[in-house]
Amino acid sequence: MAADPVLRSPRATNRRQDLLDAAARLFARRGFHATSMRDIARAVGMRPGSLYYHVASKDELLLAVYEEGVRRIAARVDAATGRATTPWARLESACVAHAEMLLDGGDYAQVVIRVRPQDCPAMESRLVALREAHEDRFRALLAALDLPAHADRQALRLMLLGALNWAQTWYRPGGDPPRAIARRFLALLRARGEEEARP
Amino acid sequence: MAADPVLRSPRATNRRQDLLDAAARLFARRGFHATSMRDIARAVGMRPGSLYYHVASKDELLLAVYEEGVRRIAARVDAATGRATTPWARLESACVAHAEMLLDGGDYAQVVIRVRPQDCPAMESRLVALREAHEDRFRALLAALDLPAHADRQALRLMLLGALNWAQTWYRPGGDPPRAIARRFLALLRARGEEEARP
Amino acid sequence: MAADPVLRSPRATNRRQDLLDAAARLFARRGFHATSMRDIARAVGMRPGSLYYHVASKDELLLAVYEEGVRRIAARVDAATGRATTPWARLESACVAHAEMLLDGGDYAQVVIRVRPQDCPAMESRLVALREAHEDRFRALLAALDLPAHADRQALRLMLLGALNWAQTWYRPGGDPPRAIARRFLALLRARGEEEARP
Amino acid sequence: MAADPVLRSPRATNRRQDLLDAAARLFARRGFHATSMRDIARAVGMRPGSLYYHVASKDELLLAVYEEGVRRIAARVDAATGRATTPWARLESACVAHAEMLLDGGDYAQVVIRVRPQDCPAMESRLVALREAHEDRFRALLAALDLPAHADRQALRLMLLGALNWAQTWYRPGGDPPRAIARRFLALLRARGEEEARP
DNA sequence: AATGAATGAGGATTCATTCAT
DNA sequence: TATGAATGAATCCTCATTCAT
Repeated sequence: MAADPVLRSPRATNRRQDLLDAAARLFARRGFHATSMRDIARAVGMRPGSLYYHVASKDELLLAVYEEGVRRIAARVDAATGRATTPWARLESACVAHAEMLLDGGDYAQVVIRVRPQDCPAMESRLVALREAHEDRFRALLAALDLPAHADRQALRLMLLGALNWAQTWYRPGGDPPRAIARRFLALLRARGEEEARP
Repeated sequence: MAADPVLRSPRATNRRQDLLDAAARLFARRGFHATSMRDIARAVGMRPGSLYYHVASKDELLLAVYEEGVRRIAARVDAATGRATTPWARLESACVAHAEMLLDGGDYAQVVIRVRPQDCPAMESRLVALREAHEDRFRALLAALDLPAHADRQALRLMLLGALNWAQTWYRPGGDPPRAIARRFLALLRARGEEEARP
Repeated sequence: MAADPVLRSPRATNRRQDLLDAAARLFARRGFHATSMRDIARAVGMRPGSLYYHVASKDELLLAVYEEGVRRIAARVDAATGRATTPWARLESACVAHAEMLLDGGDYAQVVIRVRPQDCPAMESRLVALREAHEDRFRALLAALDLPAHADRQALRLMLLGALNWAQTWYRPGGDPPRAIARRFLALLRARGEEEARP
Repeated sequence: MAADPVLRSPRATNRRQDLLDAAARLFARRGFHATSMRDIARAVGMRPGSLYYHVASKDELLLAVYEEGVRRIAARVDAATGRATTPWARLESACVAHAEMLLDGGDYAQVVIRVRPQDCPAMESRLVALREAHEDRFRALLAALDLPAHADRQALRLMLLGALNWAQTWYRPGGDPPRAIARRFLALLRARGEEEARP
């Protein structure tokens, strides 16, 4: 029974994982403030007090979900950019991956966009840092673009990511798939970029 | 100013307004759930129970703020579009007005973007209707644009408004002014639109 | 306008009367605790604070309604007994009048039965006294009955009035009319009484 | 008694019971509306919020008390009728049991008579059903009586139970015991019943 | 690894009432 | 006569959290 400590631990790990899953699901759907620890406990079939065996606080739970969310988006974005060859193709792949994650890619990723760092003052700086870390990828991708010197890469990034992130507000599964949305948004910007890039 | 006691409204009139102002301020800064009636009461120097003389409920308070917010944005946008002549100029004016309102144009306007209708289930449909009423203005402005038949006006609108709305997330006063942001965003899209519009 | 003080006062009197009427209605339907001063104010189209111009407190309001209720029941009962000739006929008339009042005879009368003196500790003794004053009539009517010496008049009274008062619990307009109920109840007791009264 | 620590349930088990007991006591003495959750909490030595670990709401608390009350009255009535042999004896036993319970048989039973279903709109239908279930016993007992065809069993029941229930209003311990009251009331009705039953 | 029980602070809201006007 | 505005206490209930077991 209590034999192999290697085999026994997964169970423990899974409980915390269940918990993060449930929290991610609820944070993504209702937001941080509208989700109570009771809700989360109910979702995993635990008593509210039991959560604290696995998790230090609601804030820490959000942080953990956020971290996992950023990790997952980043993984997908990195994988996607890795497969592409030209800078523009890499940017497009990244946008598609980003859109897919935040619109349809699971609760963790959605939390990163849905929950504002200020919703949790105690964790604000860390959540901001996590968001930033993700955006840095896009900074890099845009830097790699062969644009004219005067091109405003920051505006490009803010517009692109802003439009995509805001899509969480109006996106409903069943309509255009996230990848189509991402491509269309990028196409709207790209014309000018390319045109200016090689006259 | 404080001259005529007859003309000076009995201060009474202002109390509900004070209340809406405080609510708008807090909803805009912290969000709906993170703002308590106590907070609002404290902000206007009342006891919590006294709020209910002026307002039926927290939900109704949000609705009132939302309505006023939409009214104010709409007024500015309408005024701005009225002064412009060409369709593109009108769209630009509208974007500038929209951006100025939601980034720097007072708490009411900011609430409309900051607070999600789903944050208040009891009022959700009405809040959605208010948002929609505002977006219809942009639908009309885009419809008036002389674009090629195949142009995706919906994508244009979603990208433009999404990027602007999301700016609430990163905008800090002191940097580029809202009008500059709006113009830059529109410019990024406009090239392609115009280019396709007259080849 | 402010001419005849005799003609002017009715208006004032009426307002207090309106207030008592509304209070009686609500106390009768919902009970004392379930009726708020706001409810009463709304029912008469006043602002809550305005009630206190006419009435000292909710407790005093109940007392006033109770007094009027007892007055009205008593008037009807007295009128009814006055018309009857034999002791048994008088008792029957009284029971019918009592039943008609408390089941269908207006809100004031119903309050006397519906609201318990203990519901309003501050007025308890006075409300009890009012109830007692009414019951004294029945004590007298039963005393007048030509019953054998050993007959338990108190039990008779408690049973008769108890059954009638409790009828408020199950009576619904449209079924047997109150007078029928009263007569039937009395008939169930009378057989024995008469039989013992003259062998 | 307080011997075996293993058999002594961990006190935990009793807490909900303590709570129901306190609620029953207060509901019986003051009524539903006049009893606050604070009152109940104070009575069991808890903070108000702690009640909600054991109980979902004040309404649910009333329902639970009501259910237990009906259960207790029913048990006593059933036991009593079981020991009697003739229909009239059974009815008498039932009346005695009913009277003993609602006048002196503990708070639970008293709540069933004291608190009106309409006092708690959310539970009204369920409370009514519980009351009805109890009254059905009396319907059955009266149906078993050997009365003439034209006898009004419903009136008999309403009068008997009404008079007994109303006794809660005037009964004070120390006077005639409940069983005497019940017997006297029944005797007042019985003469006629028997007389008509066998001429 | 989890639970049963509780807590204290706070959630929105309602209450009877007061009082200057 | 009445009201507009407010108050303080109380309403039911939920919150994140603690802790002995």
